[in-house]
Amino acid sequence: MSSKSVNPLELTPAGRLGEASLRRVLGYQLAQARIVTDAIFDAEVASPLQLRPVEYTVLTLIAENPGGSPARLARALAVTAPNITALLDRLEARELIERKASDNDRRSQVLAVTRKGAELARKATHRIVAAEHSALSLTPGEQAILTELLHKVACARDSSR
Amino acid sequence: MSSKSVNPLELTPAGRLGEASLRRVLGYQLAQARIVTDAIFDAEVASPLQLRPVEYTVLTLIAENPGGSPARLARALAVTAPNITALLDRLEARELIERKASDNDRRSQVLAVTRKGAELARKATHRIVAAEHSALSLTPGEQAILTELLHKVACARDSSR
DNA sequence: TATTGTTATACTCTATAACTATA
DNA sequence: TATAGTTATAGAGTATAACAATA
Repeated sequence: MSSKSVNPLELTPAGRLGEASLRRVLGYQLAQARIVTDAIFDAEVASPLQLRPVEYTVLTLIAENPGGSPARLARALAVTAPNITALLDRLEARELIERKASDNDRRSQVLAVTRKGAELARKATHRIVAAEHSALSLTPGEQAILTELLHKVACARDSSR
Repeated sequence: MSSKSVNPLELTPAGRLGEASLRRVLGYQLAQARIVTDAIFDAEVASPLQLRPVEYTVLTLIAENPGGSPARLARALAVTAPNITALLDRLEARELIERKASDNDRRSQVLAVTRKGAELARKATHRIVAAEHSALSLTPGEQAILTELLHKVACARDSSR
């Protein structure tokens, strides 16, 4: 209907709206990309495995870092401590993780996944990776570059502290 | 303290946790990157200009697409219609946008920014782009590649509908 | 029947404040 | 004093359901 000719590279993926200035805003680009990955996560993990995004991330980080503490998780994810507590409560109630008292520091907790938790994390990762691969149609090279650039962005957090 | 040698490329930017399997999950990489862009947005726009992320995006999309409707905004942002209504209420109350009845379709509304709204959107974009540029230290080439790859990811939304 | 926009409502996510125990 | 973890609470973000007006 619109008679105005617009560069098709500057339209929103849905709704066909011009977004020229927003294309220069990385935060916006990330939000648009996450619409897609959120949908994938929801279809592949959230509903079938009953794991929410943060729960999946926390479970996987614990699986890869046995002996870690809630405080370190909070820093890694930029989430406040009270949220971590509630999150761990849920995972522990489902017997996906275990909290032990630390030997060195009696304030601190030592986290580990149960066998059930490790299995669930592995299954979830497998499903997400497979689904992202088939839905996104990025070449392995593009995937690698994207991961590297996003990590570089994420690391800007260090210098601003 | 840790005696185990870990590939430093596979650690979370903060908290120093191993994240090898999560590195393969694009949704996680996006979330980590957004911690940084969210902080930039908060410092540069949210507090000083009193504009929340979605408000900024909506305002800018309206500025670039005069004559658009709330329904198209909802599709572009994957946000439900009731949220768009509340969002537009706030922006209209601050006299940043105007809602007019459509001539063709009397159910529909025609959106446009006010002069004040256009100015605010321009100022916000300028501040974000400048801050992202200085904080992220990506080369122009990296910026371009990142934008292109994220857009490609965002466009996967089309094919899954 | 389907779509546009609205109201009312509820749920999730995440934050702050205040507290206890330990370092 | 500072840190680890908890509890209670509040706010922002976004969803569904039900509705009115129009196509």
